[in-house]
Amino acid sequence: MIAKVIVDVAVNQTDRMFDYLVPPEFEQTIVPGIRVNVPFGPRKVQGFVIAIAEDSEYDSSKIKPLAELVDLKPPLTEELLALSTWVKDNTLSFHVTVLKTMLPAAMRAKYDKRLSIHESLDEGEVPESIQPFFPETNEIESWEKWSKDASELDKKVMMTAIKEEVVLVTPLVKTSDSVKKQQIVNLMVSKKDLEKAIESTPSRAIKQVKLLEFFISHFEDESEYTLTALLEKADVSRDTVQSLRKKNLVSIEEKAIARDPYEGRTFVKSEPLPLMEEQQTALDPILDSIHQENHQTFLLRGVTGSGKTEVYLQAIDQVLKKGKEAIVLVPEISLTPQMVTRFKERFGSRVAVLHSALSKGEKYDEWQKIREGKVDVAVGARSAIFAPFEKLGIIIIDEEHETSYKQEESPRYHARQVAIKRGEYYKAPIILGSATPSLESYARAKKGVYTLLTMENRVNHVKMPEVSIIDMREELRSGNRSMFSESLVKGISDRLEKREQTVLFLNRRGYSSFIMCRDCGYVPQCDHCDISLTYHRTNQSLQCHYCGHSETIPSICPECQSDSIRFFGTGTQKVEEELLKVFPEIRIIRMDVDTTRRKGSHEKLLRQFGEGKGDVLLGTQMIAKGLDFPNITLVGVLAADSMLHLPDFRSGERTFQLLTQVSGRAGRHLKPGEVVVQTYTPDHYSIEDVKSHNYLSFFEKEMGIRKQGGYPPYYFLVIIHVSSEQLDQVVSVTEKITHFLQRELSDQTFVYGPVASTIPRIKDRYRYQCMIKYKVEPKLTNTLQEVIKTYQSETTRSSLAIHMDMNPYMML
DNA sequence: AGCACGCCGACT
DNA sequence: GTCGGCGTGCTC
Repeated sequence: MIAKVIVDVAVNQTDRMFDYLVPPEFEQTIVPGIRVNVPFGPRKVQGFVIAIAEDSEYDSSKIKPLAELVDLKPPLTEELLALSTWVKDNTLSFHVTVLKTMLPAAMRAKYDKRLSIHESLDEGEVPESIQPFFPETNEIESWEKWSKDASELDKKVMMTAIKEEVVLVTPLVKTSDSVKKQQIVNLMVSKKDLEKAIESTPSRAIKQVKLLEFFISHFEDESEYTLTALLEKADVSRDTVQSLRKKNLVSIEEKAIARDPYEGRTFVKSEPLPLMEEQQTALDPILDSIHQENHQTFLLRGVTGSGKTEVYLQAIDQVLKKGKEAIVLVPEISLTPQMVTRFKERFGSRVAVLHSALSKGEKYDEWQKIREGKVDVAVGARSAIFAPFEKLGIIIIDEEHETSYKQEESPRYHARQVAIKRGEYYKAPIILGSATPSLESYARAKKGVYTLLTMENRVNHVKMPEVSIIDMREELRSGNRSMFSESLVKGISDRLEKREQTVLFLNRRGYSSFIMCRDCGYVPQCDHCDISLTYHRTNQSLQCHYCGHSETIPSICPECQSDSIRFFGTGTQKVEEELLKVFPEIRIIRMDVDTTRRKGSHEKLLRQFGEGKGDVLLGTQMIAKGLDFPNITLVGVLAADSMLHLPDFRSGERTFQLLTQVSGRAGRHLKPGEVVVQTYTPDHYSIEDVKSHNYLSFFEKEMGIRKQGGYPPYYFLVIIHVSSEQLDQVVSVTEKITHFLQRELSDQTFVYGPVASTIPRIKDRYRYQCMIKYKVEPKLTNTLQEVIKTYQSETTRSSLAIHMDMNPYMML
């Protein structure tokens, strides 16, 4: 029996199946999806069994048997296995990379080596030089650990000993199973035997006697203790228990226990809420699709506050009643306790939550609950799309326009695409929900590829907030040089009086803080990347945003020796200072990367604000979503156009989405909301249409721009990134690739480039790119694969790297 | 990726 | 004369 294995070596040359002989003792257990450890050349690696075959095409004398099974049950289902192939083909990734991203981080293999003194050597024969390395045993269990705090000299000595075969190296593959384990102590003998044991225990072993007496006096109560509990109850030390174990009176075994990240929290069960007519109209076709088991993709466009979540909840409820399962994707940033609570309250312990604030181990446990069928709803960020359910009945993607659904590293998959693929397999509906759908999705809905569902009104007829656009040029002209417009100041003071709350949103992109010489205009740059250094106030340093390089702030300009080198840019700290100047008494809660770095501080700050401990919540992107407090009646956007001028064709779309999202934070309940948007380009449609809450108008205008520029959704894009330490190599390779693509691809396809990337150098690597625009291109995948193959040897031998991004979201 | 095999310069 | 540099090629 032969196992076809994808080995955990993510390079071109090994990105295919390798055949291994299945030893007879594994034949019963082995199935596709199981992980195995296999000999691979001189070392041992982990791999995924993709298929089982009777025999192999490969030279049978060269086929090695696989070493061991890592799993008894496959962590990946047949469906996910098939999906992995589809994802790798559609993202041009290595197969293992995809397989590994389908598993929780805790299940990824770790490689280490064990060192041991060669068995044939007698004690006297061990060279003195290495004796201190092996003080107790003849083994060093982990090379990794040992070499970490060994001196360079020690390492050299060890290497020599390895070479002389005095020390033997055994490669190890560990699945860092971060399963939380509990030591369980079991009594192995009868009461009588315990009494006998006391007699035979030397009287100086007081502790052992004490423990034995404890066991006797509690014999009827329990025969099994967790080690920690036992140590406490019997008041003995770990060693004492070990002594009894050596005498075979007790056994100690490790037992995996599941953590519950929400342990101790109680959730009040919630009942389905009565639906508004619009909600019901949206829900009905979804329910039909669930009952008829016909896969369909719905695009649910519902304005902020229209009650999309309730529609999701009731659709899921129906799915669960049919004995099926549901995946709900939420952007990481809005995976807040508020959101999780709503699902927990409705579905209780049947919900698993996967998000980045959980520890590796906690994520693993949540994942296991899904795999073992203990839950039937998974709520999580992007990677939760790979939740190993086997009876999927629905997939919901909330805020479907969010760019975080596209993974920015290999495999560069988009969760929406994967969702639809899984939906097809399970004949299950997909719901894409958003107040501001991506142009791609809305265009597909208009074409009838997706089914469009619309909710134009807020629940309970709450009015949409009043949005005023403030022209900051006008403010300047009338003599206001501060960063707050007159209306905003008036708005804030008004809220202070009424004891209502304000949210101030500063979009920091394009506004990074930097240092500039006022005399000659010199801006300190990173030595390794072509980018300005960012000013960090906390440790008074200049840091590179891309490579982490850090230097001190110069007191005089290195170019012109002038001393008027100053800090520029607008950060939340600056806004806070300015705001305090206007309102000395105001209580500000600031949320940005600096104040939310510590785990849980994000939630803490939000809770404080919710409890009314602040008048103003000031923050960046992270406050745009999920925030739902009844007392917020004013939202101020300080610089609405800061992202509008980024070199990205989606900048208009992002601006509209973000502004709409932020505006949606105001007046969600009884009190009416007001939004003040400050901008230097008040006439831009991305800003104007926010005022009128008119998605359709924005959509039409933006579509026009896309059509004109030949951008999605009219064309598909591929970006090929080429980087190397040698500039000449990058340029020539990118040029050759561009020409090759121009030659190979059809006439209706456009190939642009080569051009230097927006950041032409990062970490001393030069970066170039070329871009493909196409509508239909059957040869695309093959041609791109050919490019990878052509440069295969060059990428392994030199520093050259080629990355391909299908349907990119980041144009940088 | 690792790791071994294999062919040319500075050292015991 | 050997040790060791890293170029080349393979892993079932």
